Order: sequence, then structure tokens, then C-alpha cells
Amino acid sequence: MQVNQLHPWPATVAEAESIQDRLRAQVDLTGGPTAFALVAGLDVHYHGDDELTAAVVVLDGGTLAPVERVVAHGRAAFPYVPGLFAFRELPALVTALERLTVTPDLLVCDGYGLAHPRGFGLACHLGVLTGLPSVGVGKTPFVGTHEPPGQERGAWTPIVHEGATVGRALRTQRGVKPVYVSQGHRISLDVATEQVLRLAARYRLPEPIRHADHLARHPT
DNA sequence: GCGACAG
DNA sequence: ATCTTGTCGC
Repeated sequence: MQVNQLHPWPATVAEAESIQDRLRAQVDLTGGPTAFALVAGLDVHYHGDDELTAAVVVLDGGTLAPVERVVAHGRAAFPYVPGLFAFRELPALVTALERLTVTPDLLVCDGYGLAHPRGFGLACHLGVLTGLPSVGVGKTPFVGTHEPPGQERGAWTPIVHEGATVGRALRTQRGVKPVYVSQGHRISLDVATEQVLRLAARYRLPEPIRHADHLARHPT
């Protein structure tokens, strides 16, 4: 698939932050499709110093059967700074997406979207670059506060940051730690939550991310 | 001001 | 993210 060119690469924290502030204006949070024929999971595995492998696995949105798998090897493109995490993985993830022969209808990203210090996490960034609907799924809390959701599958509570709801803590399986869902691009919070719950059919994390995680760790 | 902080 | 054993539960 085609992905828009990454803007001049930031050399400093201030430059990276200003790119986020500029691209944030392009995020569409008003909604979009509510059904997705092809769903992609994205993840990155780190080895050694700055080496990494990005993996994308596209699943049939109905059966959740894998349709295509691609990887891209590279190096971390930025130091790790909370809030600028996306700049580490973006080049390798974009390379992997460009190697897909099919175009997904939804990107399920490992990390946050709107629930971010400047409202522009990895999921938003990938959504804007591709133009595709995207959702962020975090494994640990980041910004904002929330009450613990009920123990049953599907229970959720809002994540509130600076007076606004920016995501949801969602219990995807009974008795597991919640995952943190936030909008990336072209998706409502309701649809994002519904999709993450549906995709996390058997385990805590959504199937697309589990497949991508496995592929990034065991490339073939 | 200080600490904490997605992966 | 990664470095790592044992242990509990399905």
C-alpha cells in the first residue's frame, strides 16, 4: 500500500514536538467506517542497541484468519522519550506497510493515540500518514486517570486527561489487567472500543497485535 | 520544583 | 523494549 512521506525528520525533542502539534490538526475524530473487512496489527521488536524489526499482520476482519504478513528491519530512529515514542518506530513501520500487497481497513497499533500528552500518539500518527482508520491499544497506563473497570469482559471506564475523555480502560477478558484504548484517526471511541473487544476474542490483547508481536519476534 | 512517563 | 525463575491456573 501507499503511505505518505514522513516529514523532515526531527533532530531534537522540540522539532519532534512541533511536528506532532502540526499533524494533530489533520486527525479526524468524528468517526468513519464501523465495519472493517481487513484489520492490520502492528508491532516492533527490539534487539541489541538500536536494532529493531517491525511487523504487520493483516487479518480477515470476520474470521480473524491471517491474510498477509510483512516485516521490515531497521534501527530506532529517535531516542526514547515518553510522548515521542512514535519517532523510534515510524520509519520501520511505514516500510513494512508499504510492503503490503493489500490495503487494510483498520490499523490496530501497539501504543496510544489521542490519550497522549499532545493528543497525538503513534496511532494518530500512523492514521494521518496512511489516511486509514486507526486505534491505539496500550498495555500500561500513560496519561490521564481512570477508575478500575469491572472484572467482567467488556467492562470499561473512561480515561480522563485535562478534563476530557481521551480513551477507555477496557477489560478484554475476565480477571486480566485492562488494556487502554484510544482513538487514532477516523474512528469514534465507541467503535474503537467495540473493535478492540471483538478482536480480543480469546486473550487480553487483540489478535492482530498478538500476530504482529509473534512475527516481529520470530521473523521468517 | 520534583518525579513519573506508551514501547 | 530488554535482562530473567518459578509458579499458579486452565
